[in-house]
Amino acid sequence: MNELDKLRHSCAHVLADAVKRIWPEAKLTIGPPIETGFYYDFDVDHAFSDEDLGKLESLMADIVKANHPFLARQITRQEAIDFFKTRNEPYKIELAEGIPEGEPISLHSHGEFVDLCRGGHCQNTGDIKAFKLLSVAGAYWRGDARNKMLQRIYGTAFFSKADLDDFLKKRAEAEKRDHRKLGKELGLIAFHPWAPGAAFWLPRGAVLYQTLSDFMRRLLLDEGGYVEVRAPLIFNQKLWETSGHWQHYAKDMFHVASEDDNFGLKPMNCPGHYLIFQMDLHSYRDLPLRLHEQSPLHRNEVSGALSGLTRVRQFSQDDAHIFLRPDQIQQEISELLALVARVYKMFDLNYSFQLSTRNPEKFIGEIAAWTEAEAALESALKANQLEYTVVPNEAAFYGPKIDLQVTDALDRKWQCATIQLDYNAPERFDLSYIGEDSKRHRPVVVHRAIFGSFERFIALLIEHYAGAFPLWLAPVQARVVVVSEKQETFARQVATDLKKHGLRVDLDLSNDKLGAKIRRAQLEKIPHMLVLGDKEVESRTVSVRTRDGKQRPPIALAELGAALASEAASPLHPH
RNA sequence: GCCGAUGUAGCUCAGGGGUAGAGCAACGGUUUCGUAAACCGUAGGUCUCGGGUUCAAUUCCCGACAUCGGCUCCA
Repeated sequence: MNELDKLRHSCAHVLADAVKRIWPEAKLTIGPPIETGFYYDFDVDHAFSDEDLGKLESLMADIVKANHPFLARQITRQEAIDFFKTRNEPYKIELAEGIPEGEPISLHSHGEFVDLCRGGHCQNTGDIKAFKLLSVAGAYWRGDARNKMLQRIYGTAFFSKADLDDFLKKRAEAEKRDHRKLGKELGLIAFHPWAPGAAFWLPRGAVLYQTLSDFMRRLLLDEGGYVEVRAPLIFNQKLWETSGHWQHYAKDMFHVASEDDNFGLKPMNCPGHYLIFQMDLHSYRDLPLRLHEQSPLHRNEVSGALSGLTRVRQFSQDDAHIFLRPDQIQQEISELLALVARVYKMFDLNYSFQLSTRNPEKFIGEIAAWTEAEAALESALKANQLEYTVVPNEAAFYGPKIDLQVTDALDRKWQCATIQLDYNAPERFDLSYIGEDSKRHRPVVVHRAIFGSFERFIALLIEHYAGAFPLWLAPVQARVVVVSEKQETFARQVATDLKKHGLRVDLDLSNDKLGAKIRRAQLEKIPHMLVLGDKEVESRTVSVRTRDGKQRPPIALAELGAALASEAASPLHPH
């Protein structure tokens, strides 16, 4: 345990102490440090409120001020069990009973408060200089939904007030960038109680969606060797039985009845693509076959899990399934990784790769094939000189995978791109190609997505750019702003001209002063404000003010369209 | 799904057992203005929905739905 974790864990003890002073009947459970601070779980009938957090904080401050030393005492398991029996702490007894005979058991105390724990504390409660309680939440005992729901108090602690303030400031900043808040303010997305977990893409949000969709389509179809398909959205139960979804995933699917048959709304594209592959005979010469599809998918996520655009019931992926020969794996993965890295660089995103390898407890197929596949994935990572970490045992049961994780400006991690090898599906669907020997062979399937779901990726972009999208993505790229009504005719000409250049332009002809119009455009985070006054009308020029507050020298209308169109070009085909 | 919180005008929010209030936005008018907020006026609400208690409920209680913070889940 590092020093910060010790501090935070100590702070959790102080919190537990404070809780026990106010609610002596509260039962103690566990209170570990976590990445952002610590928590402590209690079993108590009283429901903690935000006011309680304030009371607890001031009580904690007293305990800190008293500067009790943290003391450790080694005892036997039986002594621990007896001790917590006298204290009526059933969870602690259960924990003590779970510790194997002979292992060291220690009690840690400060002042009157005693807790069973492995240890890792600072010297005195007075060392806790800066702490704050953050929130209350429910949590199952031992993280198991079959167990009792406890009450968890989250908090954080730092070595200095400055560190704490910095943390709180970052949190406030994250709140300001929250895609749900910005999505509403900027008119990008909306939700309705009659479609929980499914976003409405409002006109400006739909531009984002469509622009990214087109971007990916051009990248894959024009350069990547993919073909696009559109499989049905609703399939007979028989397909889901074949794919295995019916057995493992039925409760997470939406079901549709028709006449006497059961249908399911597809939660993923793969089975449809397997059927497409089956429809034709495939030569080894025609592989890899790359099928791309952006159809909407539906997953019946439990209501409590839904959240903005990051956890939805309806979404689309930049999905593809690649059918290839085993000897093509390394080459294909290598090209795919290059593509992924190229895309993420275009969005200035920080990312890292993770290679998840076989879980010996949970896998199908031959160990030799797994070993070979894992080696192929790893050498593809190396060939692209990509930084990666190996995560043992985290592979899906059907094959190893590479995931890409984005770290945003606020140190939060987002799982995005994924590349998964699949040896199971070709078996289940009896997929085959005709080899050089004119016999049937099993292909390998690669599931891969680059953005992942458009919904989640757009949420990430909204927060990454804080709503100030780069020009090529901006829903409104330029707004024509007039100084007074007198410039209206010219303003319309400017807008029409720019639209001819494929730019997304709108006009502000409102009866406001220039400053107010600039302010409005600024709040809408529109990249370019095209200011027109008498001077501009006179000389047929446009004064451009950019979102960062800079003013460019006036440019002739005749040149403006081409100049802006070039600036607004997709990073795929920069001018 | 589970625990807790929240739901008041288009938005952000205040209020509170005697049928509601601000700012912004909208609308009308005045103003025609040079780079982040001109001025005056008007209109706008079944206080999420359904029950209950009460002489009276938007307010208290119960339930539903949605959202938020977590937990579980994410083959």
